[in-house]
Amino acid sequence: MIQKKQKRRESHNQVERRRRDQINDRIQELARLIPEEFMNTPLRNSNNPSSPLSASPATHHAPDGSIKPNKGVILRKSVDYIRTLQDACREQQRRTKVLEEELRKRGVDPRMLDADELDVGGQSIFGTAGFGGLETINGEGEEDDQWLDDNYLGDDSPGMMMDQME
Amino acid sequence: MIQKKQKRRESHNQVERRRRDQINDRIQELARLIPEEFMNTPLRNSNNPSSPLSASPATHHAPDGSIKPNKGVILRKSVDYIRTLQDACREQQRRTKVLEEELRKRGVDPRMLDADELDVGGQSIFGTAGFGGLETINGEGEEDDQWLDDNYLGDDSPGMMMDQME
DNA sequence: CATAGCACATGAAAGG
DNA sequence: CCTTTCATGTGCTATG
Repeated sequence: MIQKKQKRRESHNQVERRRRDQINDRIQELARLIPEEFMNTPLRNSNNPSSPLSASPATHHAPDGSIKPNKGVILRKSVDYIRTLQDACREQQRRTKVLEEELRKRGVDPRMLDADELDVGGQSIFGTAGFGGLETINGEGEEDDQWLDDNYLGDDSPGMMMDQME
Repeated sequence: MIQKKQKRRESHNQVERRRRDQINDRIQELARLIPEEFMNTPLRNSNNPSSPLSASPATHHAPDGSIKPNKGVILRKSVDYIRTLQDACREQQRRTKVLEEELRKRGVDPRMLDADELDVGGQSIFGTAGFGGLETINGEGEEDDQWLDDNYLGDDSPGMMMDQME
């Protein structure tokens, strides 16, 4: 029965389609997540010196009038945005430490001014320590120091170069 | 001349391939950007109650032994990660304000403790105000207040629903 | 064997 | 016209 084969094909096609839709939906979601100011900004070009792609090579626009960035742009922007957020968090955190230290110098325990709540998604995301509150100072309190680097901020260190093979 | 058509096809194929590679490279970059702890974490499932996709339906592994998340996962994680970073930044920023206020109450001008530098990518990303340093306190200093919400954190507000049509 | 993920080639649509 | 982006279908490969 060659009809069996046919069915299989259709099934597969369907599955494929769903997979694609999933992916596309996520990309679209990323686009929604990125602030417009960021989207329409030349892009900070972190480590790639050869980027002829500056601002809007893809100034496409949707029927409703809004601009419609293509997948490549969305992805590029996503990468950039994450880097920016990571840097921002790092910096903010650094500054927080400075301020806390200053307060401590003046006899104030910064823990009194802890976050009420954040609801970063239920419990803490990384085990239990370290983030949403900063309130759970770990036992001896030594390395809550760089929760960001340890928990959120990926290592930009050289090393693995994952290729798209499998 | 049907040969013309042939050439066109090949050219087209080439172009397509480059496009795909670009996209895939970016996805891979996103993967690299996301901390492992985050990658191997069930995912916080922000607004989607019907997610049968929990942890690792895609426990694929690369030749070198490391786990190799598929595109869907990477993208999902990226979305989640951005949300988390945004929340973290917001929260950090809130706390910073509290600390600054506390210091101010004690007669310390927090501007003295400003960031040295951040190099968030050359100049500031959004015009000139507001971020990388926080150092350029705007004239009267009034609304550097929520740089995050205004500059980085996308509005989750209802409204535009971009479809993948063009 | 069934399922899932991926790369590729191809035709269609949009825009210069 | 030529270029770019996109969705689709299809076969290959790995994993259960």
